[in-house]
Amino acid sequence: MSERKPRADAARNREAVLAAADRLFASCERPEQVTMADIATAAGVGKATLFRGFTDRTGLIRALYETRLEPIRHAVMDGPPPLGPDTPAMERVPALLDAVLCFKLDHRHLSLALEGTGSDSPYSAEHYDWWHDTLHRVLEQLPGFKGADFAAHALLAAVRADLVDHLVDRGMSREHLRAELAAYTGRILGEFA
Amino acid sequence: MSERKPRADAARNREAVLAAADRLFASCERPEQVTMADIATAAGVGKATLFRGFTDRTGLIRALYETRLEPIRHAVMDGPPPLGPDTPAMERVPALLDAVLCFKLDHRHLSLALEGTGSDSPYSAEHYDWWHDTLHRVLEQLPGFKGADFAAHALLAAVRADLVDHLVDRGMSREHLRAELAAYTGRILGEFA
DNA sequence: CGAAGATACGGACCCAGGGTCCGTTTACTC
DNA sequence: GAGTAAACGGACCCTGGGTCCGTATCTTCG
Repeated sequence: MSERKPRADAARNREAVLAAADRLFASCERPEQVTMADIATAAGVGKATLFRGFTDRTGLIRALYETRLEPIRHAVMDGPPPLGPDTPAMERVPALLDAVLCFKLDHRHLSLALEGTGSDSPYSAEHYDWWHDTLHRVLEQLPGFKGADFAAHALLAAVRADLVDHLVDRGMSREHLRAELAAYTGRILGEFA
Repeated sequence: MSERKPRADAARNREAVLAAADRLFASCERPEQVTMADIATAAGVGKATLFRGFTDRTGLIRALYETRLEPIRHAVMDGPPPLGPDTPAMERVPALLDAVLCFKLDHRHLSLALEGTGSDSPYSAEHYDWWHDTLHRVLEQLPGFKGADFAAHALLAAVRADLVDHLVDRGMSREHLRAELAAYTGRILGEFA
């Protein structure tokens, strides 16, 4: 390992910041009203500590997102079916999308914060590439499936945080949304059913 | 009409602002580096004039977007096939999506500016509702097509400005992108072909 | 255990950029 | 051509991301 272990207080503060940010994003109305100063205060820490530890706002949000996403990532990479790698493609595709959808529902404001972070498009985040690669590869396992690359992008676009948020705001329930997504995904896979 | 006609200089300035903004967005690298002050200067106008005429940044971008979109809107509402209302649903759906895609390609930065306008999600703009309603209705014309509402959202998500931008940046050509979108759309309509 | 060096801290500070205020100018009306 | 309403413009304000630097804290090693 090339990294030396960080100082104890630094590690503690890092956790405090992530926890505070999580709390604030979870309980706010719109993510952009959570300010960096707010997070610092809530974490009982100076502003500079945020920037020292996470570079900038985007970095903090991504770090937070990443920690929340980790369990799912793990489940996808080496968990059991229907998310894990041993799942047949026809079942894994809808399972992956459903997992993304549920994640966005469970972390609505955080996801909105991440994807709506102004300049930095969602497509420049590593985790997007990961999702896309994963889905892409699964689609390609379907023999004769053409355009898997674009299809993966398009399917992920269907579960973007702001769209999900919009639909929820319009009164669509979690289960209804999941059913609609499943039906839509089914259409894409249709001819292979 | 309840509106009185505006003063001549006001009308002239309005046009100058729209023209300047269009020019700046078209020639910039990223839309957020076009500042309101820049637009004012380029239009030979004071900043307050921008805000007086368009309320805020979002308002200006929307107004500009709207004027550029108008021809297409017209073509969709009462033009000839394949965009116009007399087109059979099976052909109109891909035509509509292709039109959206081409528009975003032709007005890349403007579209990015509109959809990435931070707080105001793309889903709160009137023109989105219009596109969605239109597509929704066409999909519903396909007998037995379920989930037209969600499908319309999902299909439109596949041509969001930042995704299109991302794919173009990755080297995908206009024609390739159009072909992929057509194939993807075909999948959605698949069982009705 | 205590001092030296490295590391982290925090809040005052900076600055860009969106949005506003108000004294002045300009276009219509009679 | 005078009077009025509408529009103008740029100085100004303020929020919020990001930085600076003197101070406090951890760690290490004698």
